[in-house]
Amino acid sequence: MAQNQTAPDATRRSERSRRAIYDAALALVAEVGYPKTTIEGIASRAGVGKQTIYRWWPSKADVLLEAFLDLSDQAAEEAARGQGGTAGQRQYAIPDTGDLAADLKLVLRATVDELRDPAFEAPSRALAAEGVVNEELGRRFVARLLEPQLRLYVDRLRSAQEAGDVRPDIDPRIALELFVSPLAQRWLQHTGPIGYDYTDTLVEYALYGLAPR
Amino acid sequence: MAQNQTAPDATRRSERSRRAIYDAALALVAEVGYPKTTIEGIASRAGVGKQTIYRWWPSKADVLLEAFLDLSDQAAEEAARGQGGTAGQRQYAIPDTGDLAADLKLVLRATVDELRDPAFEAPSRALAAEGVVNEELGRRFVARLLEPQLRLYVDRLRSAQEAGDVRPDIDPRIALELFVSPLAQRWLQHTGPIGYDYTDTLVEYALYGLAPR
Amino acid sequence: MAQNQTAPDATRRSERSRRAIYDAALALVAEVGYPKTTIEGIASRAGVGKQTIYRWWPSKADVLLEAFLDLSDQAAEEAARGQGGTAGQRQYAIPDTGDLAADLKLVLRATVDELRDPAFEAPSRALAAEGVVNEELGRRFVARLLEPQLRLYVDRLRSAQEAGDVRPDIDPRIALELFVSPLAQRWLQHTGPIGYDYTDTLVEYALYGLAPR
Amino acid sequence: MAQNQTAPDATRRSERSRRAIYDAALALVAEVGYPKTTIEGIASRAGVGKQTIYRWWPSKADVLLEAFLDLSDQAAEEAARGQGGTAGQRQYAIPDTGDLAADLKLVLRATVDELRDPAFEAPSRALAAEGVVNEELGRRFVARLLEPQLRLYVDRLRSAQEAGDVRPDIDPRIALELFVSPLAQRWLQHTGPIGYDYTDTLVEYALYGLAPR
DNA sequence: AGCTAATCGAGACGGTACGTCACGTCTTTAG
DNA sequence: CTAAAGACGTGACGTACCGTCTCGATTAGCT
Repeated sequence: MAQNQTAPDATRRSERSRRAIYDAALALVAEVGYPKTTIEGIASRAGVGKQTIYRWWPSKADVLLEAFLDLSDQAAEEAARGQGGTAGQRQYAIPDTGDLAADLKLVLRATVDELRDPAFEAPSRALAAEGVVNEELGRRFVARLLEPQLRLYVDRLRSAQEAGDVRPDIDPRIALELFVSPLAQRWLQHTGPIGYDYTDTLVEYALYGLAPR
Repeated sequence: MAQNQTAPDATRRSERSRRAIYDAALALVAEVGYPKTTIEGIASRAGVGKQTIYRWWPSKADVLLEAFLDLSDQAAEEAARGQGGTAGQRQYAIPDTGDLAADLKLVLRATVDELRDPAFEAPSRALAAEGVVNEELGRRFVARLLEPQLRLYVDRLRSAQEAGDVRPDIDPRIALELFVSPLAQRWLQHTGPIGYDYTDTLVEYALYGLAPR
Repeated sequence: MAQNQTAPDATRRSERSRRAIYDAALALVAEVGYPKTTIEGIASRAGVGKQTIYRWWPSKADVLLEAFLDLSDQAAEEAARGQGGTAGQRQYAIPDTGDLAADLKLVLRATVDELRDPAFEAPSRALAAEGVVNEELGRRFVARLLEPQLRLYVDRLRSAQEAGDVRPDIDPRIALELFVSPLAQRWLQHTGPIGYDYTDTLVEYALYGLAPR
Repeated sequence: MAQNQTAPDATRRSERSRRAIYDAALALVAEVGYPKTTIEGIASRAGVGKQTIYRWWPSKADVLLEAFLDLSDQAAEEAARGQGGTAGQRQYAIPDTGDLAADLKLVLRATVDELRDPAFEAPSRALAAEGVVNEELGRRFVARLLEPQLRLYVDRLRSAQEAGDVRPDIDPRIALELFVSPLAQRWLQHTGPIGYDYTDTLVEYALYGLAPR
């Protein structure tokens, strides 16, 4: 995918270096933060020449994005193995017990846990920040990481519409933002504390509205 | 106010330089983007020594934050002069016509316009991005710029509660996020298009809920 | 003497500051060396504003030159008081016992001692070095410090000529260099060790020549 | 050879850059003087990154010392080629015609010419001045440039001793200073004019002594 | 199985910006 | 009017990384 002018031969690429670069990049971002993570630092930590990085990635952000995607895939695969799910698919589905509110609260609580996992925090914040300012990378970040997750909410909401638990004229892609975006913003911008009661409240407000019924 | 180790004498500070630095910082961020905006660039554009910047601000982000706050204050003052309002207060209130939905839609449409104003876009994106990764600066950004605006929604929602248009058990600080955060996230993360119909929809969904009434 | 464009009024000059500046300059040169001695450092150590230095001296080298002259004058005055000599005259004469070789050896041994005095070493090296590269200052250094001393040798040699101990066709100003310059060069350029036996040897060689008699 | 803390690989060193740096350094010292010659100036004039200088030399003085040594080597090699002498040896010998006085006068006259050559004057003054104040560099300057030349005088004087033209108890290393150091001091410290008659006089005085024979 | 061409680790290179230091000028307040 | 204090524009310092480049030494795919 990412290829520079003289198209290196991907078949001869060193898998060992790629892994070492991912590990070094994630470790450095976690340890010293994104801005102090440098290509030279990644290279020396990975025991790799700088050119090996420049050959395969156009920028620091791209290295980190791929490293993070790789990490997510691994995590998903492990989770899948634990659940007996099919490997290769990042995520499966939001549970559908028939109780929409309960199902959403459950998933959002899991999201809260993930957002607090320090292994994910540093790189995902770094990528999110880069995406705010670098639209091209931002879109890739969203397409590869965010949207796949949001699609699960769309699916669950559609199923709820079929079950008559959500108004049929509602656009699920917008609807999900009522409870997902507030959490996202509090996390991204430190505009407020994040907790289970908070996400539970969001689900309540979103489902039943602010106006008296 | 902002004083570093050896406390420069703020009374001797050059107002001329401060203004020139603000102008240069905002112009450069708009022209070449935040990462390519350098302290040296700001200094040379402002016709100022680098040390004059380092004397008064600890980092590029802080320069830009103050420059942006200053810009906002100026804009507010102008708006106030136009309206005959009191200077010094950034904003006054969300209109209260009695029709909560209409009032919120109006304000959100104005926010959409502001988010699209190129003079505001570059610096506010840059600051938001920096705030994602730099919690300390993020909190200042939120406290000085975001919260004052959100407080207006709290006020309007409380008034709506008194009028019986919003359930009394609702927490307004959380409620406002149902329509504000989705817009913020779409803008920040490029997760979707921004438009009047979108914000109108958000208000509808938030007020009347996703579940059938 | 040294006056800049708008001729400050020397009658109102602060004697206290002048002394403090001399002391600070000499102390700093001795402690950190000439290149790391800065005008700002002298000013702050002397408890004096920078402008007070710039008002009265054109450069760091000039400050040091005057400071050093002042120091020499003081030392000379003390020595004179000790000897019952007349104050105000920097030096008096080389002894004239009738034995030219002995007299010269004695004075050169005293010079060796002076060259090794750490209080004189740092500033005089600094001034000499500056003078090598800065002809104008070099000439002043020579005129004010070196030549007065050399004149004493001229006098003693002339007296020796009258006594028939030195050939009458010899130019004393050049003759003195035969024993003074080797010592000077060894000290300045570290081209060899300096000691009593060395200067004694120089006197012998110079008086009686290298060729067999 | 010269290696700092993290020892750059000298085999990968760019010869082109080294030469360009020497040329730029010598040119700048000649044009604007040593104190106004800056590392940045040398780098930009040589079309070289600053780091390339800092990688190989610890200071401005060291750059200039090597540049000057290189220049001397080149000059010597050219002279050798012209004379059919052996390359690699900077100088060969003081002529030995049997007339010591004449031989010394000849060489000293050549030295006078060299001291007046503007191409040599600026850098050698700068290095000498630096050496006065920086003992470590001074010693290197002397060892690499001065001593090799002085050794030639030692050789010639020893040969004169064998021929009976110089007293056998004379130390040649000290003897040579009688005529070399006065010239050096006049040049270094501007203590007097330099000319052929002056050096001729020095040789006469030194050989036959100041005292009547 | 050996050849050969690409990738690899390494790091020197020309650059740009960093944050600091000192320069010499200028302005302010106190005596 | 001088002095202490120190902010200012300027410019060099020495360092850190950038992205490009060149150098043997593997190393993997083709003959």
